[in-house]
Amino acid sequence: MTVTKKPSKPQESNERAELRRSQILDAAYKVFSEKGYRDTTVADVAQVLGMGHGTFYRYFTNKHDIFEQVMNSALLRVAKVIASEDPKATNTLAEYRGQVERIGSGMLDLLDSDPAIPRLLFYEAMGISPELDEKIQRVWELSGEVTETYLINGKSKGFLRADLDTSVAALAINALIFEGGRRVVRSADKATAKRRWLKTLVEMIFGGIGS
Amino acid sequence: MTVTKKPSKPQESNERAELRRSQILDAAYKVFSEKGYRDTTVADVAQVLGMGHGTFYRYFTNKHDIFEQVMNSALLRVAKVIASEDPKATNTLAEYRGQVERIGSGMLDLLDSDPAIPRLLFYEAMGISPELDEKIQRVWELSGEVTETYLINGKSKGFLRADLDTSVAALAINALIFEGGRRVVRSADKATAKRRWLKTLVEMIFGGIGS
Amino acid sequence: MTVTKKPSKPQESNERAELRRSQILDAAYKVFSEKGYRDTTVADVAQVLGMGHGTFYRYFTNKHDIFEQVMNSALLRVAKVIASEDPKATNTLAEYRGQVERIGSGMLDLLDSDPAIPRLLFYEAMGISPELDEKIQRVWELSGEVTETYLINGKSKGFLRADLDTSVAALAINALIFEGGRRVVRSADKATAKRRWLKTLVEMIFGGIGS
Amino acid sequence: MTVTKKPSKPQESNERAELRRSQILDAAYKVFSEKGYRDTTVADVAQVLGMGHGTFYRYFTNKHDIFEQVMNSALLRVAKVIASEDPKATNTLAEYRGQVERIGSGMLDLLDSDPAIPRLLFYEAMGISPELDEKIQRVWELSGEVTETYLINGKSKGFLRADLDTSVAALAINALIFEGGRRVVRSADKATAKRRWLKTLVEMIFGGIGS
DNA sequence: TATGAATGAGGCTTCATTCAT
DNA sequence: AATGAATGAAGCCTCATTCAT
Repeated sequence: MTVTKKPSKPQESNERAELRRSQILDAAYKVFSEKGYRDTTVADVAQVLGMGHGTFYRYFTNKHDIFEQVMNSALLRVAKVIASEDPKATNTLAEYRGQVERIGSGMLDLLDSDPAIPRLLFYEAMGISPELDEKIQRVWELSGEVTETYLINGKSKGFLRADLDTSVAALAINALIFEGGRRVVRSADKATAKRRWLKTLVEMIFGGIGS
Repeated sequence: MTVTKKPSKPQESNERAELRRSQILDAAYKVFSEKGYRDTTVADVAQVLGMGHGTFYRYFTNKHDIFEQVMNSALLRVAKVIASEDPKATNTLAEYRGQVERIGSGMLDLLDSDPAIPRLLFYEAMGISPELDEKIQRVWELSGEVTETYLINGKSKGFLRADLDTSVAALAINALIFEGGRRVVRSADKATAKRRWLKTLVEMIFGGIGS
Repeated sequence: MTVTKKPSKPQESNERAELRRSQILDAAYKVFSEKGYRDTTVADVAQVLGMGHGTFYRYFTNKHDIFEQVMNSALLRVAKVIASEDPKATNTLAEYRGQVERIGSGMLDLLDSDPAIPRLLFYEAMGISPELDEKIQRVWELSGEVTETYLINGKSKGFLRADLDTSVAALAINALIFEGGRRVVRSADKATAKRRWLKTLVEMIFGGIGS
Repeated sequence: MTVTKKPSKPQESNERAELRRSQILDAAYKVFSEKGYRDTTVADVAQVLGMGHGTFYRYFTNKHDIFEQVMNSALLRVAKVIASEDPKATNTLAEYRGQVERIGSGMLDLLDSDPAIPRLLFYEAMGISPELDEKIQRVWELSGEVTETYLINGKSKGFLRADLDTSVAALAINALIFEGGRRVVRSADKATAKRRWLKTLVEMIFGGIGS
């Protein structure tokens, strides 16, 4: 029996599959962000792509599997911004202030382009599964440690207060940046909101609110 | 032994009912905090009290009803701390610093005694129902406005920077306090964590991190 | 130990109990009529009397028990009307016509004072339990047989058609009377409706609609 | 053997779905008729078809939805019989008598093939939902009006009594026909029962029972 | 490889009945 | 005798997952 079936090119097939997989991931990211894990149905995600919902299971093991991958991609984006500067490159307060401005700006831009990240990373992910909880937790800790590297560098070079509680201050700074992100996301005039938050944030970190 | 008069039937009944109701509310608060709204089943709450799940419905209309009441009680506690000081009573930076210390301390204590509040109020409540969303939103706005009152008072009396962006700064301060609460809650040595966060928080707000 | 408890008078107690029982029966009759068997809850019936719903079970075995008794009382009232005349007392068509008018009038009055009877007896009762189904069925058959007695009497005395299918005609006559009842019940002006139905009904039975 | 071209996928799918839908509708019709709305569970209907109860919800929104459709189909069948003759086509009593015989015969056949219709339409449907109540009510009124059209025609042409109360008589005639249907349905020998009822019914309407 | 029909576990809610007070 | 708090069986509905086509 002669088979006239077009021979599959594995290369091409893999590319196609990878593309599809990526499309599903994007759609899931979107839907999870809007409705949360529990309220998102596999059919919801499939419908965004006009795809049969059975097809979903050809690319992902189950709902939890794709959520974990969605979380991974969100975490990666945050990590990239935080790691975008060299913690040891600064020698003066002004230089560090510049760094904070750039990191803050980058983070605000990220959260603006991905308004779902706060919800997704801060709370949505928690309680889905112990593994996921722990992973998120680890990223936040890491994130704090990276910021702390900047502060330790500043302390050692003398342009930050010698009695600065670097680990706590690092978390506080991160919190300010994330809160800024959350607020900018929800604001009507995002450009203005971003400018105001960045200014206030930097002023507070570097000079406090006193006159 | 002092004999207290046996209370009359209906009185006693009401007290019993109120007690039961309160027990269910507490149990629900606990379970909602740990598992979130969607993951919490009415049976879960009932099981905590070792009671049949049908009993639940003698005290609350439905799952949404009790969640709303749980939220109300959480919101009330937060509001009490925020409103515990007089925004116009301060005339110097030092006095205001004292106020922030007391409010921060009160909030940290509250979040310590009620570790669930951040999760409950920040994200868990959202998306359950439009009414609830709006209520939470209103409380956050109000909360920001109260803090802003302190800042406006400081500006008008000259002990805060004239160019301070009061509305943004108010939200930033609130965010710092809440982040402190979240972190203190999770720390092993809460007393130390509280002291460190309070110090860092006040230093940052009033002096920045520079040397 | 001297017991000062008032000695119960069994007589009086029984009377009280019987009164209560009768009150519950009336309330149940009302509620069953309005909402049907499935939609009526024991608590509904108790509430009508401002009585604790647990008390219900002191007077009736269960919900089915009281429904059966409600049905019995309804059936009894119908039977009384049907049996209110003497089937053999008539010797002329005119006399029988008078009987039908009186029975019809009595039934219309009954259904007017008890608008629930049609619903209760015709359909509500069916499907609750096989025993009940059968009982209702038996009553309808009996009811037809009683009416048939009148017709047989008429046939034997020659004032009704010799070829009259008495058993079918009896059921048809009963159906007309009941339909009249149902319609009178729902009409706005019951007196007029009763008069019109009675007239039409008798005319049809005794003369047809032709000119 | 004639080979029929294999239908295209979506076509076939639609047919299959429509078939399934229709099967469920039939099963529901049957179960609703036997047990009534409240006593019928979705699982009951599913079990008749040996299918999982979840499958039901792929074809109908909910239990009320399918009941409404069941009612619609029943109402449609009744309406067809009633509208099967031309009310104005008759000029003599004999002709009208022929019409009544045909309509009565058609209705008896319908109720024989669909023994559930009386229960379904007269009582079962009422009290489920206000919309349904109103729909049923409207059909009965309409049904009476159609029958009345025949009577008015007869009066105007002089072959029916001038003092005939057409609206009441119309309802009475309908009631007779329906009662006949109910009885024929339950009889052992349906052919005979049908003949006897039809004869008695027509005799009564057109001549009364007198000799 | 893609599809979507089918499934049933699981969650919410009601209510008849029991029983301690 | 009266009460009503407590219970859990049972019904409606959703949706993650499977599988035949």
